[in-house]
Amino acid sequence: MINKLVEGLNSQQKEAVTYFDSPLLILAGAGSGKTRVITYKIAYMIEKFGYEPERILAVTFTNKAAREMRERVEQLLNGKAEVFVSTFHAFCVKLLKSHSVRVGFKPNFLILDTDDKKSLLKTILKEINVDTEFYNPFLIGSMISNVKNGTVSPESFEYKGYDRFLDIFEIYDKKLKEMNAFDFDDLLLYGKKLLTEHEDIHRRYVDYFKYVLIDEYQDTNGIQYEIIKALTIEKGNVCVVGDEDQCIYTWRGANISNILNFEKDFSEAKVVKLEKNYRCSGVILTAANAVIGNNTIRKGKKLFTDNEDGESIRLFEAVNDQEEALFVGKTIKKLIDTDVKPSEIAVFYRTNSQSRIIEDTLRRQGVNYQIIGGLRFYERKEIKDIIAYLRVILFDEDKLSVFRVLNTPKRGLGTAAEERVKKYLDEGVSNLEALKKSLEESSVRQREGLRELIHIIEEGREKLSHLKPYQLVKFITSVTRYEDYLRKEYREDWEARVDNITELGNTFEEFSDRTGLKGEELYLEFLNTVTLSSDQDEIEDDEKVTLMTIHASKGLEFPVVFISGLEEGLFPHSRSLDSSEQIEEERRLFYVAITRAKKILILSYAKSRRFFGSYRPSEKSRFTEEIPVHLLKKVGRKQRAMEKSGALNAKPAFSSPSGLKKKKPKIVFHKKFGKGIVKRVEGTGEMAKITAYFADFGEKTVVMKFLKVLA
DNA sequence: GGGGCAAAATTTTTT
DNA sequence: ATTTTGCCCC
Repeated sequence: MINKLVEGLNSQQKEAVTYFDSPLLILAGAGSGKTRVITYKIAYMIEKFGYEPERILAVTFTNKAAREMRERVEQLLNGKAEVFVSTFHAFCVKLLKSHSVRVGFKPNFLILDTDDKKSLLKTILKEINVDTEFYNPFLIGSMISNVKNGTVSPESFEYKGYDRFLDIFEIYDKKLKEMNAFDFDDLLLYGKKLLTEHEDIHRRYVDYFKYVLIDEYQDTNGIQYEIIKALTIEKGNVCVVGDEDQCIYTWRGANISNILNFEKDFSEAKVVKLEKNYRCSGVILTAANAVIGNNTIRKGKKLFTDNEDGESIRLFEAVNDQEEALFVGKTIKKLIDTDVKPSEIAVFYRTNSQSRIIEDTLRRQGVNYQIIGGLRFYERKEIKDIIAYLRVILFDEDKLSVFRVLNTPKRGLGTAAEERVKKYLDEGVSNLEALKKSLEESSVRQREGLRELIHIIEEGREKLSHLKPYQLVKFITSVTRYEDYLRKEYREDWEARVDNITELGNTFEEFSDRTGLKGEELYLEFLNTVTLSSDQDEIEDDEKVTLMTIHASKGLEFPVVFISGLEEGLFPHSRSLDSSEQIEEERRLFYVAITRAKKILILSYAKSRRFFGSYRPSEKSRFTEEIPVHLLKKVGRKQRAMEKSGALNAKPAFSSPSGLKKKKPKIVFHKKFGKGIVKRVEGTGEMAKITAYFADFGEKTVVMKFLKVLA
């Protein structure tokens, strides 16, 4: 079976799939059939060599890519194949689950996200009493990250005047340890430690894995490289796949030199180049080649294609960001009229903040869209609150969540109570003990609040083992009267927030069904999965135009791609203007954006854009000049388009939410309730409240974003 | 301790 | 422009 499939590949692809004599580096250009090669290679090993799927490790960049890869291999093999596919972070979590004790952590550890990290640093900075203007928590956070990534030495910051940096770093790590918690970098760092400093563990995994594949190799950092090396250098059973021109995460520690080091460290490494592009039209590919040709930090390769030249690349100059958004919206509508499916269209931008205006316009024009990234579901306040409750119930050492939860909703535990709890926690006791100890010195009112919290934790802990996830969520919201709190604090959109919590319950239920886990193990897994979930993981495959940052577009492809905001200072971004290395990274980013497009590429920029409430003039990006002029077609501005559309006037009083047309019965679909007929619509956009009748559940009011519009 | 108001920050990309 | 934070007074 697989033999026959391999016959259909071009000679480079074929070689990449069937070569196993030494370590293999595949330099895969954009759209060169990389995913195909990797999945075939896995299938090939299973079928030809009889490797057990679970003993093949494939590392991908996102959880979604991992899931897809597993599915595609199973498709190829016509059956279940439990290939060990995961991200570096998830892989390290697995390692640490079994061996965390060896690096001084208990197995039921907690993972801190960027937000947790920031608030922890905030407390530390306050404690040691430094100027938080200079010692900005976010900045310190990224400094710590850089040190842990191995990008810089901790001492290097002292030269820059951060003479307390080492102290802060030390305290930070100490506190993490006390909480039995890892931050993102720690996962990799300690994962690496297990494999490099503990020979028995190292041996075990080296023996276990028959073969290791690494996707998106150009975006691995030093620590990840060490992990790869530890797992495979001995047997040379490794294949890494990457493209130096698509390295867009150096700011996160990604290191292009990993590509160079590979040939050095892995002796007799074989290099296969995939330079034939199957994705883009001739015009798009020529433009991409021309653009990336301006970079100097690259090995150099030139993609070619048999595809037709196709349409010229369109370039639109807008007066301002509003007109740009309007152009994008109108063009999308026209495309949809000519039978392009919404799901075939993507709009990219450099920064998340640009999404808003495009979103508004699409909504007003009734285009169905989805936004990837931005304020993610798990970053919403109400979700973080409930998660924090789950965390204090589960982790008695989670000192961050206990403060989040202490007085939310308000229960009379203000600064004074907080200080008291903090005092006890500093003595090294658990959350619950600290709360109990605080009881004594507290006022009547505070005591009441403390008792409530203690009750929630103790009761919750008891219920863990036998309650279903949504029941536990329900327990938390009802005992805290969380809905009342939302109603009071968020008068405008409290219902949407309540729905978000319901949705959390649903997601949790699904997770529970899918994994079959129970009790503490279930909660542990769920919370860690939530922390490691990425933007791309939420991409749905339905009939919606996709809006996202270029970073989030990595690895994807669309027939039609818009790249908006091509302005100096925005793209390339103003923070990248001071060095040529940074400009080159921006250019790679542009290259990634261009090469996502299969058929139609539409670029736009605005002569004036709003920043912080006021307009600022802008110039078109240098990158537009790097596209050969004969490939470009300037598309004219519609005369007085602004007036006609009414974009300059106030918003219309009522505009239907995305995708809902005004007449005809509208049928919607909900994950849990199934199909429903819309009765009422309140508000606009993804937060619009839709009341619909569902056959098995009766009338329900749901927020737009949880619904699919079927007709 | 909490409500109300003024000041300040926000916007680079993310596992 | 909008959202978050910080301060003051009850």
